[in-house]
Amino acid sequence: MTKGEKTRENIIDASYALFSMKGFKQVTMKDVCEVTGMSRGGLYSHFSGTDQLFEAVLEKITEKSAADFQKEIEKEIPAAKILESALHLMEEEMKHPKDSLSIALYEFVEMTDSDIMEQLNRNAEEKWKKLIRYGIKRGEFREVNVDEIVNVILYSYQGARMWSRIISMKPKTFRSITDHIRKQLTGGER
Amino acid sequence: MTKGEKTRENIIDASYALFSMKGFKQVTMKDVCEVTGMSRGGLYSHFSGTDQLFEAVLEKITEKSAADFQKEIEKEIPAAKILESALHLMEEEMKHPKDSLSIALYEFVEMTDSDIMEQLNRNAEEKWKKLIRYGIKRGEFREVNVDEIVNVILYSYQGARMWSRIISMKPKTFRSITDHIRKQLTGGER
Amino acid sequence: MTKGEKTRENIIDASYALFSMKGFKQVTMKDVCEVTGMSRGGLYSHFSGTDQLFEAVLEKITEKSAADFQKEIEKEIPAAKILESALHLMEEEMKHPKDSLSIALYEFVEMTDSDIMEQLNRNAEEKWKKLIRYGIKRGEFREVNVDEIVNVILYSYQGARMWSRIISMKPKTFRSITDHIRKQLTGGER
Amino acid sequence: MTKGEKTRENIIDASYALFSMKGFKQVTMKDVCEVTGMSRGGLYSHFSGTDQLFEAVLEKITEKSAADFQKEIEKEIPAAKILESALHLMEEEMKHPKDSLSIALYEFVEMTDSDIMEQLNRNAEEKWKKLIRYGIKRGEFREVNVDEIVNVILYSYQGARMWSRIISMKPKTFRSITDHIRKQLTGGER
DNA sequence: CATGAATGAGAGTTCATTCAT
DNA sequence: GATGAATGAACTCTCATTCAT
Repeated sequence: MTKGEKTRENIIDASYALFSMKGFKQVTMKDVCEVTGMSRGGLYSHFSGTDQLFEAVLEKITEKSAADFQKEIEKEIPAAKILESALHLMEEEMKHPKDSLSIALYEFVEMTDSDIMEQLNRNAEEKWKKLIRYGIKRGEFREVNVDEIVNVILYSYQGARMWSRIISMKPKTFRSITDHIRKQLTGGER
Repeated sequence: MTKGEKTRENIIDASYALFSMKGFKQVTMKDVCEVTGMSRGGLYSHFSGTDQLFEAVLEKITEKSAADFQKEIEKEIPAAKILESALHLMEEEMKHPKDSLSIALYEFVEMTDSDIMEQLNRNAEEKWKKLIRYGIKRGEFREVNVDEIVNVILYSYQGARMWSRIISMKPKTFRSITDHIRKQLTGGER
Repeated sequence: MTKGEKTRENIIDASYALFSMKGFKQVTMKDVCEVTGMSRGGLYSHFSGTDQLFEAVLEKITEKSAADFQKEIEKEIPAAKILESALHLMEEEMKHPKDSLSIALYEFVEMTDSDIMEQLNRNAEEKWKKLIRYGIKRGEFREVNVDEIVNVILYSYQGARMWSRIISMKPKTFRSITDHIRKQLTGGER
Repeated sequence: MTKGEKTRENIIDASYALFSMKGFKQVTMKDVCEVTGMSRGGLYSHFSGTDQLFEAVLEKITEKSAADFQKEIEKEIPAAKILESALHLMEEEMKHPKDSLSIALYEFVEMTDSDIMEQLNRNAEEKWKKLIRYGIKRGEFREVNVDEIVNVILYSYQGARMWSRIISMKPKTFRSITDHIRKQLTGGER
C-alpha cells in the first residue's frame, strides 16, 4: 500500500465518522481537513468534493455489508438460528444510531439522484426473502405472506433506526419490534 | 386579522411548502424571500431565522394534527371502522411523501435539540394505544400485545414514509404494511 | 438615480480603470472590492462576476464610441478637416495606451467567444470607408483603393497602440503612421 | 545530448505549443506537467516557474528568427525578390495566428518588464530598413520615407496578426496589407 | 412595517511551490 | 534527476444578518 493509498484510507475512515454523525450535507471539506489534519489542497488531490468522498465511503462499506444469509443457508444451519442472530444484529444497530450512515445516505440520494438506495433496498429485500422461504421450507417458519412480512421487517427497522437518532428510545422498544418479527415467523417467543 | 398577521400567515404557508420539499437545513432565508416575494429585511422583522420560522410552521400543523380518535371513540363508532379510516389515511400519506415535514422535522430536531419529536411520538403512541384498547374492549380486536403492535405500526409507517421519498415504492408495498396491521388487530382481511 | 444605480456606476467607473491597466483576466473581484471600497457580497449583488462587470463597462463605452463621422459629413465639413481631427485623436490614443481597453477586450473575447470585437471592427471599418468615399466624392482625397487603405489604417493603428503598451515608442513613430495615412489620402503633408 | 538535456528540450517544445495557444499568463505549471507527462517536482528541477520556462522558449526561437535579409543582400539577389518572399511569409503568419507567440510575448513583457520586446522590435526595424535601403540603392524601390514605411509595415502586420486571433479575417484582408506595402515600395502590382 | 443595499464570515476550488522518498 | 503527496495562499461565490431610508 503506497503512501497515497494509506492517506486515502485514512481520509475515508475519518470521514465515515463525520458522515454518520452529521449526515451528508453538513459535512464540509473543511471538516474533513480538520479531522484528518490535512491541508485543503492535499485533501482535494484525493477527492474532488464531498460527493466523491461519500461515494468512496459507500463503496467501502457496501463491500462489507454484502453479507447475506447465503452461506448459513448452504451450511443448512437452522433458520431459527440464523434469524436469531440477524435479529440480534438489528437490535444492536438500532441501539447505536450514531454509527449509521442512514441519514447521510438519505441526504446523498436526495441530492444526487443516485440509485444506490434502490440497490441496497433490493438487496435487503432479497436477503430476507431467501431466509424466510428457507425457514418455511424447513418447516421452521409459519406459512406467512413473504412480501408482507419482509416489508414490515425492513421498514419498521428503518423507521426505528432513524427515529432513535432523534428521540431517546428504550431498548424495550427495539426488543418489541424484533419480538414481533420472531413471533410472526416462528409463532413463538424467544 | 391585521395586515401584519396576514403577512405572517403567508410566510408560514409558503415556507411549509419549502420545508416539506427541501427539509429544514436546505431552506435559507433567501429561499423564503423568493417564494414569498418579500424583502430580506421584511422577512426578518417577522422571523429572526429559519429556526423560528420552522417552529411557527410546526405550531400551526400540530394544532391540526392533534386529531386523535377520542371523538370517534366517544361516539362509540366501531373500532374496525375507525381503524379502517386511519389505515386509509396512512396509505395516502405514504403515497405522498413530498407533502411531509418528516425530514425537515428530523433535521430540525438533530440541530436544535428540540423535544418536539418526543411529544409528537408520545401523542401518536397514546392515540393508537387508546384505539387498540377500545377495540379489544369491544371485542373487535384480538388480544394483542399493545405496546408491541403500536411500535410496529408507528415505525413501519415512519420507515416507509421516509424511504418512499428517495426510492420509488409501489402502492402494493404500502398496502402490505396496512394489511399487516389490520390482520394483527382484527385477524382478518379488509 | 437610486442609491443602487449610483453604486453600480461607481463600480463600473472604478473597474474601467482596472481593466485598462491590467487587462481582463488579471482583474479579480477582490481587486474591484479594493478599489471600490465595497465588500465582497455587496459587489456580487450588483455583478455576478468579472464577465458581467466587463460587459457593463463595454456597454457604457460603446455607447460613447458610437461616434462616427456621420454628423460632420452631413454638415458638409471638408473631408480633410474631419480626417485631421480623426488622425489627431488616433495619435492621442496611441500616446496613452494605459487608458485603452484593447488588451482587456482581447482577453475577454478569447475567453468568452463574444463577438463584440467583430462588431467593433466592422463599425470602425464602416466609419472610415464612409469618410474616405466622402472625401473622394468631394475631390479632396485621391482615388485610393478604399478597402486596402482602411485595412492599413485600422491595423497599423491597432498594432501601434498595442505595442506602445509594452515598448516605449516615440511620438515620432505615431506621427509617421498618421502621416502615412494622410499622404495616402490627400497626397500631401499636413 | 544527455538525458537531462533531452528532457529540457521536450519541455520547451511542449510548452511552446501551450504558450502560443494560451498566451503567457494562462499557462500554469500544471498545464506543462500534463502536456509533458512529467511530475510536478521533475518539472521544477528544470524550470523554477513559467517565467523561466518562457524565457527558455524565447531563447530557442530568437535563435531561429534571427534571420534577416543579410545573406540575400550579400548574394545580390534582387530586392523585389527578397521582398516578395518576405511578404509571402508575412501573409502566411497572419493566416496562422494560433502558432504565434505574440500574445504570450505581450503578456510576458507586461508582467516581467523584460526588454526582449524592444530588442525584437529593433531587430525587425533594422532588418526592414536594410532591405529597403538596398532596394532603393539598386533602383528597384521608390525613394520612400524609410522610417515611415517601416512603421507601417511592422505595425499593420502586428495589428493584423493579433486581431486575426480573435476575429475571423479573410485572406483578402491580409493580402490587401501586403499589397499596400508592395505598392509603396515598388510602385507596382505583384 | 417594509425595502434592498451592504457587510463579513465561511465554503469550495485551484495552483505555485516544497520536500521526503 | 524524478516522483507525487502535501502545503498554503488566493480566488470565487453564497448567505445570514444588519441598517439607513
